[in-house]
Amino acid sequence: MSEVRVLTTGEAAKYCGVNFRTIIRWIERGRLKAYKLPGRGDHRIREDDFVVFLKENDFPIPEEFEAQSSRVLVVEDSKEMASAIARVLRREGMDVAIAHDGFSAGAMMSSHKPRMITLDLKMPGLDGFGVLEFIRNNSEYKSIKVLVISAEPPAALERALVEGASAVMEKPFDNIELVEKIQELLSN
Amino acid sequence: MSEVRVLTTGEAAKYCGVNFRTIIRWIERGRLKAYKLPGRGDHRIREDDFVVFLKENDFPIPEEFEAQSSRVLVVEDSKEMASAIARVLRREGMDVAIAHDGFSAGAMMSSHKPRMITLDLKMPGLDGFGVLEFIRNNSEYKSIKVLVISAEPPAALERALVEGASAVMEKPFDNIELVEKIQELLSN
DNA sequence: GACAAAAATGACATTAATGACAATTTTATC
DNA sequence: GATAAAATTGTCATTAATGTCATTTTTGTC
Repeated sequence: MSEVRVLTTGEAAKYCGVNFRTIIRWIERGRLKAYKLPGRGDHRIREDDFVVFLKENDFPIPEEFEAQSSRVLVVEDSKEMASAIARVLRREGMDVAIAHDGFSAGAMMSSHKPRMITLDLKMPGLDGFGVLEFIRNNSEYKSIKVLVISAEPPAALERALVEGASAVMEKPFDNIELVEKIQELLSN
Repeated sequence: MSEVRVLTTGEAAKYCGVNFRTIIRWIERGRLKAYKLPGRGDHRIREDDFVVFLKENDFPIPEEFEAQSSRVLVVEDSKEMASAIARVLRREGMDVAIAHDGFSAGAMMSSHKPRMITLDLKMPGLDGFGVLEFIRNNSEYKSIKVLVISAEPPAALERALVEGASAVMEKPFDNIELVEKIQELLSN
């Protein structure tokens, strides 16, 4: 399921610091690409098109649009495991950052701006489900893919999927499997 | 979604006590950062950029922008304690956010952009000393004041001071004492 | 299905840009 | 210190974009 992020006129207006009426006029004049819903004719702006528009007009790009598709954040308590995952991902050309605790993981969400994170469900002092909840309820982050990697029993992995994980993987895992999952998640 | 507050030239002119024509000239000369709308070429000035400009030129900072510099993040496991602290701080006119776990605390460091944080040293799964280390080693955050609030023995508080806390306070604490410490930390 | 939140709409009021020029302030020179 | 030159800022009228308002309808959410 490829989810395309779109904006309403109201949202675009906030980002641009103008009235939504103005956004509509820009759309009508063809300066900003958008499409219409059949009902009332609501406008929807694809995130891609919006960013293009922002760049064309030298607008500041909001942080949440800056995420690069190759950026990954590895949230993992064990240094060995983290390095192992990072090695595989880097070999695939990804820009990898590692967080060994909840606080730095949270801080890196904005400093590294990952498009995807791999999440160890059970880190000492970090509730993986809490992280999932936080990400899914935060509009700035909710489009981030989350790959849960865990040694927990299957039931926990099931629950992770229900609570917002994009994919899950059991530990120990196969490197090839890891690469496949990553590729799949980032391709849509 | 990040709410981007922006000013028009007219608004900026009022704050600076000059004609809007002058604001435009400052923008044209590159003294004041701004971007242009595609329509009439209206200028929009991001609030952040405007405050930077005001500070650079020793303009008095209007109150509504001061709020920006009185943001506090309360990192505290117990909801009751967090609410109590937040209540006191809000009464002092601060803009308070609360984080109950390490991950959201880290995430809020960038979304709330606090000038100060109050930190519970011993939260389940959050190593307060680790947080101090992270903040002090991160150029983006190192100017943030950290008030450690803890029920730990004095030795731990001493250590917190050594490791970068701006001030410490024992639990239970006195509201008046809290206000005093906060005022002191924010005044320099 | 019901309710709240948000978008479209048209008419109208505000406000910003612009260029030219006047007034004021700063800087340089003697 | 006085004076001229240069730079900055304010004023004005015009044009066009943007904001506002109240209302209607759709969409999102539970």
